[in-house]
Amino acid sequence: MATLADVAKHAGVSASTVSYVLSGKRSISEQTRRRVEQSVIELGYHPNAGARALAARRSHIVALVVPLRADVYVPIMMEIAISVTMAARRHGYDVLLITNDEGVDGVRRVAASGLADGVILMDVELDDERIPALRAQGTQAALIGLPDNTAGLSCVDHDFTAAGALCADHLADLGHREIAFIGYGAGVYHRHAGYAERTLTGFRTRADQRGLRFLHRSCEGTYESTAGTLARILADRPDTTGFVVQNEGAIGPLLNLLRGMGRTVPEDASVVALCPEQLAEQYSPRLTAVTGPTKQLGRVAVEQVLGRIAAAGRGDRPGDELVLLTPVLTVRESTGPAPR
Amino acid sequence: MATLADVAKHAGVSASTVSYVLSGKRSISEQTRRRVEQSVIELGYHPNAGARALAARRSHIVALVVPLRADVYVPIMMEIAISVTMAARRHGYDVLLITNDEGVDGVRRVAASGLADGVILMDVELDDERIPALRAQGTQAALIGLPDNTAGLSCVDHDFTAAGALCADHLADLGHREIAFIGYGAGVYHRHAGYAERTLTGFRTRADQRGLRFLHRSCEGTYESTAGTLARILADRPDTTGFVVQNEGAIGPLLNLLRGMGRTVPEDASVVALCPEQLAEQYSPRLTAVTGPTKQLGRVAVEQVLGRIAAAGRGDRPGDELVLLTPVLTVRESTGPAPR
DNA sequence: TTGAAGTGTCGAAGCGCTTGAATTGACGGT
DNA sequence: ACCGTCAATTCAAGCGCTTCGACACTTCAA
Repeated sequence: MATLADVAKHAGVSASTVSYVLSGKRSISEQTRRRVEQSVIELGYHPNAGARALAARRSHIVALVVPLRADVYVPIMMEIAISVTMAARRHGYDVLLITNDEGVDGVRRVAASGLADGVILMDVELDDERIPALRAQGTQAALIGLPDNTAGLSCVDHDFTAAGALCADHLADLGHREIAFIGYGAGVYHRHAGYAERTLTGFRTRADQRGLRFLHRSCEGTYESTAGTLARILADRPDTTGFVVQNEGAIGPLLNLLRGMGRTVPEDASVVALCPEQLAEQYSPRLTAVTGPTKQLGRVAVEQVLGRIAAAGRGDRPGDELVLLTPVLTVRESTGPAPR
Repeated sequence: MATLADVAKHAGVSASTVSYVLSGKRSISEQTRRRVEQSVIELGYHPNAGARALAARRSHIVALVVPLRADVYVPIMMEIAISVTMAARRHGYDVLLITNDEGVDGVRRVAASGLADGVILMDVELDDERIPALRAQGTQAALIGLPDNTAGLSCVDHDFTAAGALCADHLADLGHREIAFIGYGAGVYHRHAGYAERTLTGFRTRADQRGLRFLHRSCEGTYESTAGTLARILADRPDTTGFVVQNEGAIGPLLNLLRGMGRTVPEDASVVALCPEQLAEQYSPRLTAVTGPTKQLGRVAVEQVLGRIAAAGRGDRPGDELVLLTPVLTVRESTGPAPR
């Protein structure tokens, strides 16, 4: 395996010159640069990652901590993981996968050993136990999700409040007046996953502004649970014509149940889902849905950590940053004008 | 950040002694070991990954190459990725995520730079272009999936042939005589993904042995495509009572369509799916399904690469290894005795 | 009593790269 | 002719760890 020294010899220059050609940190004459680049190619040289990390005190790796919980829609996690990886590559970084069963120690280990220059945390909870650890260690990080205290942190998340509001607006625009909001099961709210509450708040606020009557019911996402929830909703508010479904698991059952009781979507009832496009397209009828730009989540998180790493490298104190990505409502076949 | 030297000073021993305590590569007196371990804890010492990799010529990282294709069921990929990561950790290894858009170069890069000691390839195709690259570079690898030529390679995959046979046996046991096999769209077969063919072969062989009449029809997995496929099946073989569904995308549509035409599952028709448990549980009725042990796929792959890395480290030539994991058929609610 | 064979520890030489300081010319201004 | 300036290059000192060989000391068989 060729080393820097081999390249230097081959090109007839010193090792440091080769290093500078590769890093671009000092000016190099056109001639020398070309000779060196030629040698690099001829020898098939790849800088040794360990040596580079040791000398430069920078591994060019960020760690991505993925949750193991089953209640998150898995394809989305994968999409984030992939967008993180691709974004990182564009900046010359690689991504180390850390599962959350290592817990706080995983982050500590990877940061303290210099294996990773920074960390991206997915599925951050409101009072996430990993955050104090980050602060204590001075580890550079970007969080996907919003904790309650974001001071000194870089965070990115979907704007769930806006998502909730979009649902309310859409149904109001179509003339619906009685809406049911089918939320998550108690577990999700207990876990302090802020997104559930923020969506609800956004919806509630806008619904009030638009003069909608609505009902919020939590739902576990199973068939049975959805059946129960729907029954209670229709018992309490028989005139409900609009449904907002936050829990992806409840979508299929809800559609089946409505069909089963003879209510046609969208003629008799409109359904708006809060879910990835992929899912929305999968049902019949295809669902009008509010979707956040998942790939950007990964991209922004990468830019945030790398920004912080660069700042810390310059000796600056990295500032906070809070990015909320605007969701989009796509009208498909599951919503229509309210029946009279 | 504490270094080896700091620990040595703190414990009153030489740096090499600390190193040997940590690696266990030479015998150390009980007393010294304890003093060193104490110092490690007190100083919060974490060995520097770069330095270790440089000196030992081993990064303790394996790269996992994940496909970007959308036609693979994503949660399974995630499950594999996670089981790989956890298995690797158990052996003191970390996992680097590589997306397949880097193609062959990604593998080359991480191996040549010493970033990773080995590579795990997911979604291997029959004549995968990455395999010659591995051979040329002498990169240690484990493949998840079966290429056509496995000489000198370590591979692990589900035993799809057995999976197909299980389906045939189950339906035959229940007395079904006319079976339809709903396969993948042409794209999957063209891509030379061996699993599609192996499953079909396993089914076909066993079906013949058991005296079943069957029909194989490919299907894209969309609602429309499934409707067309089903219509053709019932036109050709109106007495079909058993369905084997290989394409996960066709499951939901098939169930809906059967319901729509008044055929009750499992009274009028039995459906066996080839899919993850998670998916099988999600439908109503819950599906009798053949499922491979996904987590083991990751675990075995890790053991294979690490085994090869260790062998190469000892100077041995790592041998081939081919592991096929036995799938399991779980009876749920979608299959029953054939109607007379 | 002596040598051979362990045990436990240390010293020092790297591993392949980065980077601050030093060096060498070339050029332009005075 | 001289000096300061600047661009291009080289030197050399690490970065923090592993590991080979050496060394001192025990132990035990001959």
